[in-house]
Amino acid sequence: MAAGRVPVERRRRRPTKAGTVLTEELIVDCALRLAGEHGAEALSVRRLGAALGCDPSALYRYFHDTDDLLLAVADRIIGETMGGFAPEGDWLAGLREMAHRVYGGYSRHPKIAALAAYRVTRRPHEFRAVEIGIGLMRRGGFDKATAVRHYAAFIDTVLGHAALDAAHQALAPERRGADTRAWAEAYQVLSEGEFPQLAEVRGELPLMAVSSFETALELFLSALEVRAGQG
Amino acid sequence: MAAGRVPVERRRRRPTKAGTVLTEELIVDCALRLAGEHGAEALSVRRLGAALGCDPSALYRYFHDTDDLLLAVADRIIGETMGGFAPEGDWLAGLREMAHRVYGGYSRHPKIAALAAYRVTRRPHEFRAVEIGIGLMRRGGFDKATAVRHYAAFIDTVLGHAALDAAHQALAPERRGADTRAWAEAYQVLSEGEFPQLAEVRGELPLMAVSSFETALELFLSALEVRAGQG
DNA sequence: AAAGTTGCGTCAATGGTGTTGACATAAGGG
DNA sequence: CCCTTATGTCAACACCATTGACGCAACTTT
Repeated sequence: MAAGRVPVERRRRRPTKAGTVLTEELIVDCALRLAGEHGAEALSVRRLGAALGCDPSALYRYFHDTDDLLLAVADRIIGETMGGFAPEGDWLAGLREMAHRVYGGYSRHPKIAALAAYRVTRRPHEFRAVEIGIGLMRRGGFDKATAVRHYAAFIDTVLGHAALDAAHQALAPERRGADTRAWAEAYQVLSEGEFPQLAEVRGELPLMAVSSFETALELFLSALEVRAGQG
Repeated sequence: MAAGRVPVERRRRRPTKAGTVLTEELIVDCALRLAGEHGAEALSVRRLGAALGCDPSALYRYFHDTDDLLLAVADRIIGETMGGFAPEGDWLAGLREMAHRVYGGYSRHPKIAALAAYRVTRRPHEFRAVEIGIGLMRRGGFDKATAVRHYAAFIDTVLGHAALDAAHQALAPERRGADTRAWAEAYQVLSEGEFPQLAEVRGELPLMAVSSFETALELFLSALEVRAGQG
């Protein structure tokens, strides 16, 4: 089977037993929907097959394996979040919006973000996103190498936070709850003698449970601003 | 069984069929070693049981489930990386070293980092790490709430990069290779008309394949430095 | 020292997962 | 209208986490 899968051009369009006609696009759609509706556990070949009304193994005619499918889904998300984004004004404002778009896009699909945020989809939507991001850095006055390094630091910071928050979001409810409550419970009862700093900021510790993305982003952007035009 | 697991005090020390005497600590040790030696696939109850010379289900006497075990392993890693760390001098230098320790610790155990970097272990070693980190922020002259928010942004940035790089490291070799090569291959042949920015920095794009952790960390720390003593 | 309790290691089973090779059938080209 | 073959289906394999029943042996009690 391995050799025969994923032909470039598809001509035979045989409907499945349930009547649907499979498409690469339809499968990605369904995967995205499935991962959204049902929780973290929903994305499996078998469930996907059931949702599409086809045998699970039919998917292997469209994707080499689940990793291949995952990258296709991730690229779709990138496409959706970056759709119509063509920054014109201030480069910093452009980076800020790009960061929010990427972070927001992955937040809307936490399960997939947790699996794919660190991947290179090497597909069209990602190409366009990198093109835009590097363009913004160049507009900030950085030379080629610096622009690329700063873009890498920028997008990895955004993706890192997105991955962290998404992974937390995608956690099974009881586990997510336990992790969140830790700051308001376990950390509140630590001995003052052994943990003086924690005791002193005890009242503010619940802040640890909310995303630090915004704070980190603004700190990062301010550092970029300081360096604008230098190297 | 669920009710009978994980008693607070263990008294009966029955050796397994293979002769080893199980301990919570021994299991965590073995898990850490196993995840290190063999690749990404090694961490399963069955393999762990085989490595320990006991039935897989015996582990459920020591940990509620694999998540519980994972958190114990993660806390062990935190303990190892933060061992003997008691920053004295410059608070920024302290944060820099802490960042390197955490990042380095997770880099040495990519498989576990990828699974646990975003978790709250709510265990002793983590308590100590947060105590130290918040203390450093206070030394920077930030008030309670700002110190906590900045610490959250700091540690999430470090953990985000650690998770990203670890997840990439933990990828199956052929997938990691494909992701890495993308910058030297797929991104090199994009049409100049459609992707002018990428075409211009083409020679520097392989930089995207190396970790941006250092760059991001220095940018972040410089932003903190600028704000020292304010709020 | 013998008896009683029970911690905990073992066994077997359940229901999940990705993936593959063999097979059959209908779609579309000639 | 037939032939080729793309592609959907089926059955099977090897793995996974988890659990209930069981019984041995190690401690506690007498």
